[in-house]
Amino acid sequence: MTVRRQPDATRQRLLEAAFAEMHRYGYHASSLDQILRATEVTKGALYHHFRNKQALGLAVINEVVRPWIETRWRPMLESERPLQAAIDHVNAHADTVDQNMLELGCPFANLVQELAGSDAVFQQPLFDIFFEWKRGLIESVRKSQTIGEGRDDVDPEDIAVFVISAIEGMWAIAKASRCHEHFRASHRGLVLFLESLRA
Amino acid sequence: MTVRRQPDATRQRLLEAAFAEMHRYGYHASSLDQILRATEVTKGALYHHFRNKQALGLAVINEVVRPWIETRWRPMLESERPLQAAIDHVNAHADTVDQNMLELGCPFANLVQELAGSDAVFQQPLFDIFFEWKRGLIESVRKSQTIGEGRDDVDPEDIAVFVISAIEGMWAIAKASRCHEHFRASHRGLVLFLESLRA
DNA sequence: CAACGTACATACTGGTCGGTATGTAACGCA
DNA sequence: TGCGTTACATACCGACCAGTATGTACGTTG
Repeated sequence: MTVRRQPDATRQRLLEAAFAEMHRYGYHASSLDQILRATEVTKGALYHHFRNKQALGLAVINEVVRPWIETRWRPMLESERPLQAAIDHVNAHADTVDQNMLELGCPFANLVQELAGSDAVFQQPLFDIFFEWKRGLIESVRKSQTIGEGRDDVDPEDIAVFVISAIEGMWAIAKASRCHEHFRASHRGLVLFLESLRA
Repeated sequence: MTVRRQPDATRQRLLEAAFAEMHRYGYHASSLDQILRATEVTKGALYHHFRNKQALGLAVINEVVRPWIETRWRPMLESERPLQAAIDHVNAHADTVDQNMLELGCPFANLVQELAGSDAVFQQPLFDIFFEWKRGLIESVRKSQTIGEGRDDVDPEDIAVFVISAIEGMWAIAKASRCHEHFRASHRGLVLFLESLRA
């Protein structure tokens, strides 16, 4: 029995399995035993890497969910014409999401719904993710206004917050209807809104 | 001990307590024992009125959540000028929601996030609520187009689905940030969108 | 090669969960 | 006034939960 010990890999496997479990069932309904079964890791190993279930949940939020969200708005901010980039991105986005993802919903939105209202420990990291996202969008809107791409009679913060609302809502509606067409319909609605922001 | 038996009142108390519990903690995290403690009803009484936890959850969805949602879109449909009614309603809406409600989030959205993806039994009733809502909004948009109030170069279904998305998203964002100002900001964004629909 | 900390593994605990079996008192109806 | 059904009440169950106590083997370091 020369089984290698790979602490980093073990931790990563736990993180990914925990993310999958939390994405599907939510935080509270996720079972550590089930995660251990899925990863073929033992309870001793899990509690070696994470102090408790809460710590595991926090690690999932900070190390998996946060980067996942950031990759979605970062490209827009870095574009030369943010508004056009946003429209293009939204136009393309609906088709990059598969049925499975659609039924599970947005990982961030799921966790917010479940945890932001009740569990104090999770509020801050979830709020941080939202706040970074908002900041990225505000900057994007400002930039598009500065270069004369977007109309400047609107408040960038209102736009940013509303766009995030719409995106999170799109996920929710897709989940409720389990139907890609509704997902696409709301994407078209969002594009309609973004078009109305052109200068 | 001449304790009266009031089956309807008991059932109603259980329903309302279950709704409150599910609104705050979600379905899975709701504890029947906690509901019994809150209502001072015994387990025998609960299981007399409801076959199991699932049946209680379904009753909450159909008899509490569904009417709650319907009261929100019904007035719009019945208005003479639906688009203007919608704008007025959204303008006023943000201030009619108190801090507590804001932190708990939209009961419908919460349940969708938790149950629509995983639990087959809850999918249909939740979808029905969404579908009725959508139908109400589509009719409203069509009406506003017919009377020349709204532009008619947009698809009523796209608008309806997007508006629902935006509303559900607004709740989610308010919950994430626990901040009324974000709630109001996204309301202003939604009004901006609705204004762009004027003929 | 010895020793020590890291990285696991196993077995178990107390508590809570939804659900059930069984009993009983209030009520409508004869 | 008796009888059956409705509306509860109480006690208990097995399953599962997060968490812990304890043990052990790997692997780096001196």
